[in-house]
Amino acid sequence: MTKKTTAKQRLRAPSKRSLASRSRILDAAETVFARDGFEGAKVRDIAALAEVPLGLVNHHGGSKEALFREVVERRAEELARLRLEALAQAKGQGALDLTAILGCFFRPYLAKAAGSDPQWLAYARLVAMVSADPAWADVSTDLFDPTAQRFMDEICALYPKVSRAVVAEGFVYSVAALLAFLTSEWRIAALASQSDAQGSVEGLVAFCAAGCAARIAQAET
Amino acid sequence: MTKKTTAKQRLRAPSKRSLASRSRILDAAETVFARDGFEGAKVRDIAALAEVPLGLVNHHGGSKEALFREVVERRAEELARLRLEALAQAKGQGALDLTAILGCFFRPYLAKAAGSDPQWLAYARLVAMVSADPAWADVSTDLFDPTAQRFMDEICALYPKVSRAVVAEGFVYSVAALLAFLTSEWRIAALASQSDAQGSVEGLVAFCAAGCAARIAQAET
DNA sequence: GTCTATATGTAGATAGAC
DNA sequence: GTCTATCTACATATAGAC
Repeated sequence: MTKKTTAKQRLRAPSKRSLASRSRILDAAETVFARDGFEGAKVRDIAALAEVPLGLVNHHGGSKEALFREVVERRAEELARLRLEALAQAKGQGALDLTAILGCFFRPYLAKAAGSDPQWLAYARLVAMVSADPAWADVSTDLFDPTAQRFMDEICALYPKVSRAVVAEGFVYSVAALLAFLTSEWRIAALASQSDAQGSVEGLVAFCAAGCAARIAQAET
Repeated sequence: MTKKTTAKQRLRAPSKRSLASRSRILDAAETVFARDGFEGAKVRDIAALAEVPLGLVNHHGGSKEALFREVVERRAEELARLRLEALAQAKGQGALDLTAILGCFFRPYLAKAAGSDPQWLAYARLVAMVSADPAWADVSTDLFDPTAQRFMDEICALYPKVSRAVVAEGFVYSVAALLAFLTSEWRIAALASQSDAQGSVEGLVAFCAAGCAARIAQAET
């Protein structure tokens, strides 16, 4: 041995081909997990979609659960950063009201989902799964709660007299509406009896801001 | 043969023991499906919880999918009836506003979930699963949409100038909040940093009514 | 109706050649 | 890193005795 290495240190950088495989596996996993759920997804389907042999999925992603966590983590950091940047920028331009705060939370996600990368829409379903299932509570705690707490701080500062529980209630309802917006277009269209029905960002923000305001006003009396 | 029978007619009434087994199987299926999801649930776990042999589950419930549908259907009819009754009764007492309409939709469910039968809480998770997953769209269409349409009719009558799509949007967000209320108490508590945090029915209704009103007002301008 | 034993398929994971 | 072949486990569903 010419060189000492610690256990976890990589001996050399991954090759270009390796990185491409890895990226394709993560993209495929995201799509399949979003479509079929964690239990319903099959590692074989992920391998087929990524066009890599079955063995490579485990080689790169580890166990199915580790792969799922990796997929969720991948975009969570970028999302949190975009949200906090939007908040910081809005604060620099003057005092914030409820609509502005929720807008900073919603818009970065919606911009990504509506933008060029269609994988962000699949990701919305993953977030909905994680948020709804107590089995993934640790993922929520690690990846999503810190940002949520930061936004709730802003709302609490606006309404110093209401308890944090009331703000949390409104915030959870708002996130539920956001996820419904992203994942339930088919349902809105079915109920509206027309195929072109689609919610608007402004409509979503209006709904949530007014809802939160009403819930807070109720608590203040 | 002393008597002609059609193919689907039962030759004799099920025994008491059979009915008890069947009921225990449906209850157990409801609990396990709610806890683990459709794919994650194992027929073996359902049999174990119901304390019946594995074979009986298929005997009574048919395939796993048929069992799931049966479990969802079981309470859907009662729920729809309670909701429509509440609406009819409220209409008898004078003109309805948005808060009253949503109240008639929410309260029957919440009363059941908060009442004596703890299975209704598990059922809420099933409804959330069905509502969120396009794979179960036919179940939504058959069991839930007719009632939803009826309530949307009332809202549309209140605001004749707004499109049905806008009402559908607000309604879907409201149902998302209702399901969050029923299934995400753990999440609200986590964000509020206190264990006793729990939403109130009045808070939920206030949130949704104000949200819908704001969304509709936005569309009217 | 009830229960045991089993048929059949398929899942996740890995060993080992290249 | 890549890929094939396979191991092991466990899933659903059913056949058939009682």
